[in-house]
Amino acid sequence: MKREDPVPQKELIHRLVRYKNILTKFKALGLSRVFSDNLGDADGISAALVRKDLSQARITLGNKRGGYPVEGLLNAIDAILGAQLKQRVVIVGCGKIGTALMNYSGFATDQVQILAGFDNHPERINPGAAPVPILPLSQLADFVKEHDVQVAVLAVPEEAAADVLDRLAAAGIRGVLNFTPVSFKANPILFVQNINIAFEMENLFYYVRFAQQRVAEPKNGALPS
Amino acid sequence: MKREDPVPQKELIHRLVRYKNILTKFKALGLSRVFSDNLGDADGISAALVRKDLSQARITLGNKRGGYPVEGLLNAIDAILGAQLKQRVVIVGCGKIGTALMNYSGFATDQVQILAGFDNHPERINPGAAPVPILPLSQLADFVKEHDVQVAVLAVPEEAAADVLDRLAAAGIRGVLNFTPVSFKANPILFVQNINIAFEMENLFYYVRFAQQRVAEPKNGALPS
DNA sequence: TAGATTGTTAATCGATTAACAATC
DNA sequence: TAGATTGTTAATCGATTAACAATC
Repeated sequence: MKREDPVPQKELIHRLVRYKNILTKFKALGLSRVFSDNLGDADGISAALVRKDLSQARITLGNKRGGYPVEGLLNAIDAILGAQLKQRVVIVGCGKIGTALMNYSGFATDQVQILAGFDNHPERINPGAAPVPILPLSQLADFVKEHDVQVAVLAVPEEAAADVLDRLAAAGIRGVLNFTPVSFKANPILFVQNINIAFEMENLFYYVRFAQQRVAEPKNGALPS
Repeated sequence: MKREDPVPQKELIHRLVRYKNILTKFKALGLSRVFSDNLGDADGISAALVRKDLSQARITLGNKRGGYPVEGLLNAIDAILGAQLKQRVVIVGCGKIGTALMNYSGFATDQVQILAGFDNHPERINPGAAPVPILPLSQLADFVKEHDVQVAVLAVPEEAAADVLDRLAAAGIRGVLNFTPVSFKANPILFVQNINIAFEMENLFYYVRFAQQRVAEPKNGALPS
């Protein structure tokens, strides 16, 4: 009955990734040492939590007077997260969202490499397309195995989502960025990160509405009756 | 020092929205009554939490034997969240992501209405474009006021993000769906929902990598040393 | 009635924060 | 040295779950 928590310390890993990003910026700025205070401020959390996280991650590079070495911290975090090689990704479903992601410059292109798109619509298939060929879904499993792809973007229509997710898992994919409206649970074999844009939009409307109600009737504490 | 929690009971509101979506499906299936058990199963949480949430929201429609009326629950949740009229949205930044969202069919078009896009690139401006005109950023404030727009999608390049967010707030926007790589904090005046696709992708890589480490070295408990 | 389910109170759990001894 | 900052332990906080009396 207890809610599944597929990967332990999820928030800790998230924060380590953020620390890494912050430290990279500090390093680019020429800083060589930081205090837990600086990291906490940069991330909007308390210095105590930063120290606690580092301690839990078995990173004890701090000097009781001089803080932490930026470079050393980066290396230590990399060692835990796993230094990242170029990441190979396939995009499954080449409609509006899939195509936009295919051309999205926000993926630092030196880190993320989109190898191919897959789709079932014959008119979308284009194996010669550059830089990203679009192949029929039937070739997915072979392609994934041949190129040792571990991560996929799922951007198919709602009704196909569950089927295609099964195929991804069967093909050996380990992580999925899921843009379909269907939420899937992660499990130890296949990690799923759900990004439900329509749902976020819906939530946003409710927040705006809700905030206005609260302003209109500012008895604090519980929900408006 | 404490992390800002701009809107109280954030998770509760999220779950109420999910309950609403689940109940809508139940209703479409012809169900007239549900138990907390059914709702919990459908959402992957415990029945106790469902009852607690309803109780906290001051919704006490349950019958000790026959569960809750689907219709009544939907109405009660709508009353709290605020029944939704057609929502007017503008999209600021009409690059890859912005354009994709402009044409995204995932927004139930009868609920969400994208009124206009805004951009600074002269070659993108097209006030006659259908169904969504693309206007210069200089017209944003007037447009927002004239059409009483409360929600905006932010999809400008990273370096423009902070400036444009300020302009949105100044124009009277109350909620922002932020697709830029810069995370902004929500505040009581402007609620921000950050959707950082590149960051989610990065996290995904780390999870996959991390999960593999755990399989390779399955001493449970702490992080690999 | 007997059985099942709610609404609520108390217990548990986990995550964050505060505090502080150790020490650079 | 005196002052400042870490690493860690204890306290706090909030959210979830368990339990159960009320009762349909």
